[in-house]
Amino acid sequence: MKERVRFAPSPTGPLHIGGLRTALFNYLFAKNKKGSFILRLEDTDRNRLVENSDSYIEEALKWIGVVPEEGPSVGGEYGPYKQSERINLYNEKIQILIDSNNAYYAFDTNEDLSVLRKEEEEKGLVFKYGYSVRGSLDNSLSMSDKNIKERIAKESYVVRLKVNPGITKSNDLLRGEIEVDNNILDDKILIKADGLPTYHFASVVDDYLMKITTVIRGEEWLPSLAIHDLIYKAFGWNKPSFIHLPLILKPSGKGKLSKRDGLSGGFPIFPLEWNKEPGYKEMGFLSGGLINYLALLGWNPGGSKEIFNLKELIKLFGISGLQKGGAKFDFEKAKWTNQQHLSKMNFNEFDQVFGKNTASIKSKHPSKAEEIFSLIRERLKTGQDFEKETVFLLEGPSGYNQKVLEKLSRNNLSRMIDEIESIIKKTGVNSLKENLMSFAEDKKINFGSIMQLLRLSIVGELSGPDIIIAAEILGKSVTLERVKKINTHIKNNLS
RNA sequence: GGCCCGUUCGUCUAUCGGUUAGGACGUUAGGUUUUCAUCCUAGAAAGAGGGGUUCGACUCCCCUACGGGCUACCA
Repeated sequence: MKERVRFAPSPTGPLHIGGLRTALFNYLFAKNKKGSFILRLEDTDRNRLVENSDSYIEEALKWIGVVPEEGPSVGGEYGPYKQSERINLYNEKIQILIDSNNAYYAFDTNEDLSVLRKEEEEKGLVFKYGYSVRGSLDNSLSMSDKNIKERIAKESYVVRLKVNPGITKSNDLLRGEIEVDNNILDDKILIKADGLPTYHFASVVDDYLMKITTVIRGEEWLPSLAIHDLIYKAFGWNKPSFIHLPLILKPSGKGKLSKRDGLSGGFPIFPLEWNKEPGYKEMGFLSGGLINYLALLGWNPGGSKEIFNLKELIKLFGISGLQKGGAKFDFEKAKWTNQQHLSKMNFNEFDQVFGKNTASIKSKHPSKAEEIFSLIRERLKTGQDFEKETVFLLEGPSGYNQKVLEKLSRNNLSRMIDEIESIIKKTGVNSLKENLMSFAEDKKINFGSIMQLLRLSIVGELSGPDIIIAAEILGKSVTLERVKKINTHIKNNLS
């Protein structure tokens, strides 16, 4: 049978990297088995809807190359793919459950229930709307049909699942059989007072109607698996298989990764920009780098290879490589993974993705962009680093690292810089290294110090790419200008 | 509190009863390099604890501890 899996986010905000990974795993699983990957928007909570988050989700998936065959914007045989457009389906299905006495109307108000909750809480217990108490509550279980009709006509009500005593055995492909005593379950609300279904009901109905074969979702759903099983059972439907993925945890501290962790942790939490907050894309990540890192968080193919593209991931993916325990997010490793992908690109490829970052260099050094790229390519962890690494090719240093200057001043700094200046004046920047070397030898000066001084004059700092090549790129006049400038600085400040 | 799931270096992980417990990120030292980075070499670094089962346990079982999740008319 052809595998059909779905990713079913709710559009209550931008997708974060946890959700992105769930989508990715669904996709890898489906494609590995030549199956279908479906996107479904679970927008049944009208209060939490966030504008544009539905399109954000689709954009983000598109960026990482995880594109659904069926979904809200592509359509498909089993649509609509937005739950808010499927209300009639849920109404139809809930009636089946009510008629078969597997679900019932409940008229208890929020106020009634919160009083009961408080009472239980004071006794150190937790209130549960379940089979042991429902007989004494305000619901249709003990009402006449006529009475029910009258009340649902003029009152607001919810529909609850009727959970009976017993043990529910569920199965998770990763964790095996999970047993739950029904007495800890409550009669979950299936249809809310606003007429819309809850997650539990809508997802079961949709997974069934959309012929989903394997449900792959986050571990936070594991506790409600029994409820979902009970709903399938009430309908007499065949269940799909279930896989509950381990959660992505905060890098430091405790708990699952949440949308707020990005700001405090200094790393992006969203794939794409949201409300001016840059995402991975804007930070200079390749989508291939991101998904490579994310794929290896909670899954691995064995072996020591760690760098894969999407195609390779699809080929290798399987549930036997899935991890059960949660995994802490590690931004350092994410950057390293990205760097590995970046290092495989040539300038044209890089430029196509990071044209924004290369723009200033291209306009200032139009014929040398490629050379500049090869000069700094291995230093790039993100696309943004291109700008950081090349600023000195756009403008001279605004100041000099004082500590380094002081250290260098143990030599005869003034003479050294005079000599560098005159060498460049005489011979330019070609064979600069050789000329400086013979100068160092003649005067018995440490060659390293000379190079450091040259670097300082050009960059202002001691870090950066090969300084000889950099000087060649800048050319004689610019290099000389910068050397002169630091010379003045030295004469004025250190006598 | 209750229920469920989990637990190998700081972090991500390999191991599917017999290994000097391997790799990667990070980290430390050395080398290459004019510097930072890259690259190369080396090092430190782990089976939560206690009971079983077994000739033998990181691996299977139980208990404890710890971590995580859920406990809404949110998903």
